[in-house]
Amino acid sequence: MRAEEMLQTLVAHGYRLTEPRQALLEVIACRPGWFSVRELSEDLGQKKIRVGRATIFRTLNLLVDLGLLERVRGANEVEGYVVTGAGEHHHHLICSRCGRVEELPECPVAERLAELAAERQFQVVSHNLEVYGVCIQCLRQESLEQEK
Amino acid sequence: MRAEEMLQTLVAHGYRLTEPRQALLEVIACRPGWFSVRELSEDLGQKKIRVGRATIFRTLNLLVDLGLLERVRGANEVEGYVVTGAGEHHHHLICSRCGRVEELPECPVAERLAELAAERQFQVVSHNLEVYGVCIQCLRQESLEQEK
DNA sequence: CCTGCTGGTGAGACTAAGTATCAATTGCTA
DNA sequence: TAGCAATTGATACTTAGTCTCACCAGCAGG
Ligand SMILES: [Mn+2]
Ligand SMILES: [Mn+2]
Ligand SMILES: [Zn+2]
Ligand SMILES: [Zn+2]
Repeated sequence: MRAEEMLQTLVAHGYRLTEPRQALLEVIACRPGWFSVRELSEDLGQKKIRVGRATIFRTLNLLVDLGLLERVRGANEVEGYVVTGAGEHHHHLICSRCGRVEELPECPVAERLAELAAERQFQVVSHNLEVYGVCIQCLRQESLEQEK
Repeated sequence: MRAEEMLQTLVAHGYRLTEPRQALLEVIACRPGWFSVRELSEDLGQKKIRVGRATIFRTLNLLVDLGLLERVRGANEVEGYVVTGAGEHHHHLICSRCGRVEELPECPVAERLAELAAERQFQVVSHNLEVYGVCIQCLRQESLEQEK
């Protein structure tokens, strides 16, 4: 999703189009997948953009609330974010090598979980699932390097 | 799992039976389910037991390594721990009301996930799943209160 | 039982995420 | 263009977690 579209969503929800928000969205949109707040800050530093800590977190929370971002724990157990496409319930394949994120077309839990929970009379409200591994691009690159 | 048994495991692995470790295990064993480091510290304060911050984290890490504890994110997005029974791959039903934790008898993801990942040529290495909701005890209590 | 070696401890400094406060600023609207 | 509310950023605070290093205490062997 491009920075432009995210800005439009902000406006559509009555939020102001401020300087820091534009800068942040610009940087976020460049990220190929999962990113931590630290990486975001580094990107900002690189581009010599100054945005206050508080504003970074405020904006991230805002974007999460609007469904433009999702909070996702990376492979390394570090907290981070991911640009989301759909607002609906879904899960991610997260590449531990490059951080790329793929969305699963369906929830692989739902069915079996409902049965298991029912057996134990547990009322499920929500769940989160994150899948870690290696994406096809990284796999290919790896095999190329091994051929050398 | 009782404090006694955990101590035995420590000893069996060549770790010393120190004062702080005993105190910590005592307090951990009392917890009915999920707990945060904060809660643990509060419990210690209550019982007027002094254990250094570093030692708390060291011990928690140790217990995680030995498979006696698991790191689990609570319903409120707060990081925490859970006393585990089995060392094998499994998941939890976490009660958002009381923090109690139930272990699922099987992984509700494995099968369907393997198929979905294969389709996209993503090599799955691991996944984590946590389920939040309301346990049977809390449901009962709730309905009792509503009758009043 | 004593003693030494070594594993373990705790104070304290440090990194980092995230929240709260509040005065100063800026986007927008009329 | 003026004014007001939304937004910002400096700053202080909370909590998780790591690291260092001088000191301490379990425990094995004499
Ligand atoms: Mn997504
Ligand atoms: Mn468990
Ligand atoms: Zn990859
Ligand atoms: Zn409960």
